Amino acid sequence: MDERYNPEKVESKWQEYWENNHIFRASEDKSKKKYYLLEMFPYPSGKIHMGHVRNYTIGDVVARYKRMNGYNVLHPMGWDAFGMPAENAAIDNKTHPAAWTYDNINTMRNQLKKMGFSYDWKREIATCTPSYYRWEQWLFLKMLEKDMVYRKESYVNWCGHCQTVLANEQVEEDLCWRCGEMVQQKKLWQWFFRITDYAEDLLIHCDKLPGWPEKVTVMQKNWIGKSIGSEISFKIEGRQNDIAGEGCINVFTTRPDTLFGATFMCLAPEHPLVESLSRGTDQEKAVALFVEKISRQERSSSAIETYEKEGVFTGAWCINPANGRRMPIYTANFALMEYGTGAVMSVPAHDQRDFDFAKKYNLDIVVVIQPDRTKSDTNQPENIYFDGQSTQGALDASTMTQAFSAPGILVNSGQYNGMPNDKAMSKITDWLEREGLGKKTVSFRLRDWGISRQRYWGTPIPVIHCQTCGVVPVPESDLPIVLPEDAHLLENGGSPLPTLDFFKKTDCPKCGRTDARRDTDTMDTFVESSWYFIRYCSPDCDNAMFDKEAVKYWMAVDQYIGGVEHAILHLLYSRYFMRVLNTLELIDFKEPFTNLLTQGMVSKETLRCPEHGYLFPEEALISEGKATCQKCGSDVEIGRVIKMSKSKKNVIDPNDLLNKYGADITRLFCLFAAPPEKGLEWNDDGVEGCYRFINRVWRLAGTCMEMTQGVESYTGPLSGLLDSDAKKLYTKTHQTIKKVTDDIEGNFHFNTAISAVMELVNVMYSMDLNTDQLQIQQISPEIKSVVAFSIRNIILLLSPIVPHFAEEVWEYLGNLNGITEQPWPVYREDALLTDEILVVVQVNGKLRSKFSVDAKSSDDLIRQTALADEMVQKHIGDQPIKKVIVVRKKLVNIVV
RNA sequence: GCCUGGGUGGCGGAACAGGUAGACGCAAGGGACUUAAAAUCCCUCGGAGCAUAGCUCUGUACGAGUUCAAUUCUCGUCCCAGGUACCA
Repeated sequence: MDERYNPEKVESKWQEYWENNHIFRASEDKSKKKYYLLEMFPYPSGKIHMGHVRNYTIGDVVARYKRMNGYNVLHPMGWDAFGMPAENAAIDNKTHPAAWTYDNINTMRNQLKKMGFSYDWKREIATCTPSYYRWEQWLFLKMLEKDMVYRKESYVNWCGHCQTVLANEQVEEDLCWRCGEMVQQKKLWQWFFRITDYAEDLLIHCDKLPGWPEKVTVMQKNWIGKSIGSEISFKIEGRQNDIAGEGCINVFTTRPDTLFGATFMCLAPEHPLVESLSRGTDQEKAVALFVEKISRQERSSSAIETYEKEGVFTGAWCINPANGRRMPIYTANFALMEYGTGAVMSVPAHDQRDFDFAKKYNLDIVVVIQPDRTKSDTNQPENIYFDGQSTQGALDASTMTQAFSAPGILVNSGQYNGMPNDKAMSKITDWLEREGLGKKTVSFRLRDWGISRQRYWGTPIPVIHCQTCGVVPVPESDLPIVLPEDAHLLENGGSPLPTLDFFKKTDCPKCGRTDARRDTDTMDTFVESSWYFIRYCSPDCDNAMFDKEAVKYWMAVDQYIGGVEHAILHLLYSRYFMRVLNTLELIDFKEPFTNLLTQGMVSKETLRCPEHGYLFPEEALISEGKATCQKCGSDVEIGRVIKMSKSKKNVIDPNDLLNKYGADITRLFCLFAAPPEKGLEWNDDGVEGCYRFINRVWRLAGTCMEMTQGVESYTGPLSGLLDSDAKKLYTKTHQTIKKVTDDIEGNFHFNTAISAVMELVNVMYSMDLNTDQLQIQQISPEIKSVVAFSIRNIILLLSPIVPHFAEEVWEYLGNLNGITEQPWPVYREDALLTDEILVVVQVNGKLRSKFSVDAKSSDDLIRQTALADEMVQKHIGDQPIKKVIVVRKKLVNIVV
């Protein structure tokens, strides 16, 4: 045995062993319980970074742990290979997205292999291969057949200078990231998946995912955003009611109880009525200018929500159906065309946004709900709605300083006066329904999924546009529509597909017209990642999207592990896709992931040079909180600490660690640093400690091997041992087995599992074990057999975490079969308990003393011992004892 | 802005279900071994105070509250991160 653990030698040895013996190949075996373990596949951005290493290490430990627990484990890996960065890299480096992508895949595959992950590499997939995306195209056609896809006009970010569409990420403060030109909004015809058809189902099942973190299902629920309310029609003044719906404005509101307080109306700037309402009024120009201004603004919800609320009077009025009040119609930037009906009835007295808007534009405020003073609302701080002048404690529109949105009693509401608002809600809706002015409706915040991308590096959308036949699906027999690889990315970032006649020009499959045009848009890359996990079950299946039997055996994914940043989009889209496949009767389940672990982000500060833009950490010199650029010497701006990403270059390449310490220590360190769900600001200061620990175990194994030669390890009951040291070590070992098992089973807290093993190792070191032959002879056979048991279990417990190291030590200890094939250790209940327990004593809640007692002591004895304690007596003094609380076998609190 | 998390020593973190705050490790300081260094081993290590073998006070972002007892529960505030529909 070498003096130290030598990763270079040992790790390649075992990696070869696993590969040559196909240890991690998975196949359907109905006699065994299956376990599908999946980590989110990476985008091949260049090299793996610490976020990947952390994610995949966590997954690998679980995979190996489950294997040791007797499961038939499927643990695949692949590449989310389409996407925008390949295009940007192609432009920057004058290469081809495909070449860049495949290069990266090769690099990253090698890196992953060096980490010793237990993947079944035979199942590797890359989504940019026609053999993969042809089934995505096939599914698109199926969905088109069933009207699950449709086309509509929608906006994209457009740079007039670059003549190209920009992703939200490419828009920086309303400007194009390439040329700095002001970004416009442009309307295009685009494809949408009808995910909203499944809104209710996706929502309901959020509560039927017990294996998901609650925070994720809560986020999804809020994202879907179901709200129950009413749709109400407001007549437009001076228009006939019956002009094809043009005579009314329909609003969606969750507060029909406040209808009598609606004093103005707000329409989304894109609302079809805005233009016609203002036409011919003196507001026409102002409205046109406003609409134009808004159309230039970014459309992401984070941008929209942070713009100052503003609007313009359209010059037209509508009538409140409840009280006949004339209400000015505004168009306002906070009314969203995508939500509800694109129109909002504004009730300034009871909605804060409306209140602010009314104050800004001097619009009427009418109070229609008064707080119910008979109920003491303890949650409301006193008087926040009152300015002190209204002595009756009633809201007064002229003096109120914020909207009142809490429950209360209706006023100024005709026949509904005096009614509690929750009751009024349904009463008013009933009345509207009877009058034909409204109805109860449900609205969702979730929008249909726009999948068209005006990009090159993606899955071509398999439809043809014909002047005679319109949109014609590509016949199934023509699939795949292969993305032409002899294309050059345009300097401006635009897609070359529309310029490639050989791709674009085609015959209409329906009427044969020779001037038909292929759709040159590609699909959102989230589409590929919405079903890759099902493809892994039968990656080579070439006559169907997947092999039904294989899918039946492996799906659903038992444990999915990935970054919390995917909590909404990717995970929701995947759930949606399974519903689509279910509806198409291709699968018989709806939920893809039974258990989910969302890993916290690995983050690091960004570095930005005024000359060279974002810098990699190694491109800057940092000292004393200041950074300078290695290339030009400029002062570098040290930015916020954010998740590692290639585009911001705040990535740590694990290669340095890997070269210096090897895979196992890198793995150990990643796990030891923090529990998986927690974010991690990168810092490799602790790695030395992991290195030391591994070598401590290495030396310990050597010592134990020499002193326990020919000794059977003890596995019997605790009562079979006499020596107190042997007993202690035996108990500690069983406690450690339990702790490590519970930490992995419970919530994957490997950091505390590792700590527990460290404690056990420390105990063994403190036992003065050694290799001196004379002294070995003096050590009792009992201790030797427990030591043999302990070291064996230490290696087993560590084996999923540091598998190369464990294999090597395992072999050294004289075992013939690889440790990956060993069963996970089991602890003995009878060996967990110690004879003595520690009781702490508090006086008035403050710790004053502690003592050990026999574990079998009664509460009463513990109470007496505590009261008799010298320190305790001192603190009680002559004060009378009010109460003594005894927490069983743990604590006594004496209240005086 | 909105939704979801998080905030504990110099640092990463621990604390089962309200019951000893700081396990385990890093860094730092001191010591042993060594010609020396590395490696290894041992000790100290939240802050403050004092009559300093020890004891007392204080301390889990901040401010209130519930409780015999709060890092843990409730309310409010601040800060940080993730998502916000074309980054993946």
